[in-house]
Amino acid sequence: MSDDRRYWLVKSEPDVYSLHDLERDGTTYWDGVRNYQARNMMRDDMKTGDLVLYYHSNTNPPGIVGLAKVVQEGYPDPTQFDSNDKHYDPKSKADNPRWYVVDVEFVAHFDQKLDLQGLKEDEALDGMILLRKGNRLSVMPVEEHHFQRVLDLAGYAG
DNA sequence: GCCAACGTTGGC
DNA sequence: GCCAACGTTGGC
Repeated sequence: MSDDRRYWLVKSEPDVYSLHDLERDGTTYWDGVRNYQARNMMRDDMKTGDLVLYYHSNTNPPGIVGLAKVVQEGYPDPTQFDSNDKHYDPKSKADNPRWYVVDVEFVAHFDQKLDLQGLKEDEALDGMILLRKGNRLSVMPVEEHHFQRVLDLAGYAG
């Protein structure tokens, strides 16, 4: 039911995992998220087919660079159980995992990056979680009218 | 590299 | 269960 489709935004540092990396890989699991709010969304709310704005953080300028989509709903993040992994969590137990991932698939690059400054200046995007002061969520919901506005700004026709 | 924002941890 | 200390994020 398309009425149930939700929209999301994920942040990634391009030096760590860029949209080009996702394009190369096709799909990936969105690992390493260690924030409970973001975890809950991946575990409970992100559904197959949901569209995801792809944001590059810690780069100059930061901004939205393209689109991905959810292709596998929440399951335990394998990196939490791997003691050699940066994201290892010794407190997480296999029978009661603490952290979850979804699988995302590359959809498209936008023709140009929609930089953060420009997004802040667009009145149609007022209230977007991404633009709230102090926001540090790396996975967040996006309202449909904000999502559509971002596609319009990107000149993205699908 | 700085630092504001804010989530988590741990002593009490 | 409070809250200070600490760690991380991420814009600048």
